Amino acid sequence: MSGEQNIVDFIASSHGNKTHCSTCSLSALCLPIALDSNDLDTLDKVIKRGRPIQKGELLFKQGDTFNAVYAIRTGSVKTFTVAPTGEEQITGFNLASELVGLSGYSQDTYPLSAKVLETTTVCELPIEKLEALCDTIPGLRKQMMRNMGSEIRQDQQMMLQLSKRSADERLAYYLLELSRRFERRGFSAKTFRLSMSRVDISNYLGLAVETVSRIFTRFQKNELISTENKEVTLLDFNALSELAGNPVLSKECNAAH
Amino acid sequence: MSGEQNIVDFIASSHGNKTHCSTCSLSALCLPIALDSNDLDTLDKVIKRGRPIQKGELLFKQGDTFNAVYAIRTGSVKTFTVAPTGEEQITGFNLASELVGLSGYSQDTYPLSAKVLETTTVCELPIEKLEALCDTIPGLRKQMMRNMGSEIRQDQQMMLQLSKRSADERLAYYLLELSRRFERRGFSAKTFRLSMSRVDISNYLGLAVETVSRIFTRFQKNELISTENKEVTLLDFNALSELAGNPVLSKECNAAH
DNA sequence: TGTTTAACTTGACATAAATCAGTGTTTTTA
DNA sequence: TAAAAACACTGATTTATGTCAAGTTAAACA
Repeated sequence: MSGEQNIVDFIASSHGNKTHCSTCSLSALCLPIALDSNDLDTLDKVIKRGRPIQKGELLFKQGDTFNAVYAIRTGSVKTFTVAPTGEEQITGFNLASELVGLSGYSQDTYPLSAKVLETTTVCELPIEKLEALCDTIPGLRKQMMRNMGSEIRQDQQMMLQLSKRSADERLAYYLLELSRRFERRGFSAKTFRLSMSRVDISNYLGLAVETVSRIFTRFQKNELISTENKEVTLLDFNALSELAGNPVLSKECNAAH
Repeated sequence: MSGEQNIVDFIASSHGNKTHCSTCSLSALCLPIALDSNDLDTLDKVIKRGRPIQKGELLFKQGDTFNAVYAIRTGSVKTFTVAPTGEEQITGFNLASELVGLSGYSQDTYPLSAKVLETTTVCELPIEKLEALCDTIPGLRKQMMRNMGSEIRQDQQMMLQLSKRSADERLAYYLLELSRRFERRGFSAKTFRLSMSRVDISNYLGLAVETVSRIFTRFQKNELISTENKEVTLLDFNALSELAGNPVLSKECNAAH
């Protein structure tokens, strides 16, 4: 209980009361560009910072006019599309420092909705102003395109998972992917909290909830992970990596013959 | 035989011997921006036009340094990622007027390979020069981002297909999607040639070839389509649309009660 | 133009994961 | 803090699609 420092506390503590881009510890992640302090000030003026958003609230809704991109400061978000038939497909989860809503660029409306999974704070970047800035600060444009490129790459990785991998492999991939992202943000790669429900995970991975639940149980039995409610600890990275399709290079695999 | 005018002939005929952006009938599609003729000339100078690329050749390979984006003038391309385990996943097919390679923006290397499905001609847009232009021509930057946004949206649609739809539904979706894209280019929405093999289709849709083959046969038996080798004709758009998850609105569905 | 090779189709069978049905456990909220 | 609601787990059964094994047709090539 005492050693428990969650994401929200940690990041919040690195912001002063008056948050600015120049003092924000996330700037290095969400827009890691070599902006000088002038540019940072310009960017700063454009950002709207709102009060915390409560679990279950929407950042934007599929079909809304595209008017902003959001940088997550603390918390997490799920994005999902709703088909005309009503089925929902979760297209991704976003953690602190990530950008949400970039796919709005395709048209004038968001092609998906974004719902907050826990109390979350965001920086709202109105596109009109962001657009203008992109034409002023060349590094910003490139960084935005990098972000979009990454999203394309990620989605395409997911296509591979969904079409080629077994249920076990998908869950292993999912856990490792989250681990990697937490680590990059300075949190434990080993133990983290899943802010999304099993239903969300199963939806994202294209599986039935029951399947996901069974695999969680089996992974624990085989000592690949341990869980305590939403808290997961990865116990056997090698086994998980191998499952996830990243062959662990053992001695035998090295030489050419 | 006489009325047979294929894509290549048609588009080629709209280009003079000396191809320029300003005379290219595709400019309206691949970069539909309100560029004035000065801007078009500037863009024109940046484009490298190569000799036709033969079936099976690569435009670029996963891991190659990202140095250009390609606009397809005639022909078609498949893009695919190779997992560390060796599995291939086709992430998309690209037809004339579409842009290939945008996901290279995520890093400094392409995260996927692009292979030509038939004799194909492309415009090569070296990124360094394109970058510079983006900072000069504001509309160009926006158009590029629109293109990337569309790719994200498309990939996310595909995630829904792969994780929620049955084999039948996926193939129906696939055929209608192609039909839509051909139509937008001024070709028949009803009859078109599949430049990709059944193996490619099955890989893309996350199915076994045998399954795809069986569904082609069944769709023909049920008179949804007819085929003659690679040539497909869509006979029953309504039935296909319904299968693909776009409910055909019949009279009953209209009023609120 | 014939011959080889690759692409496609079909049938029989196996299986991973979905569905159905029910129990237990957290979280929410009244 | 009790009741309700949402979420998580487990077992039995079904099913859609994959795999294996031929056979057929169409393309490539020499």
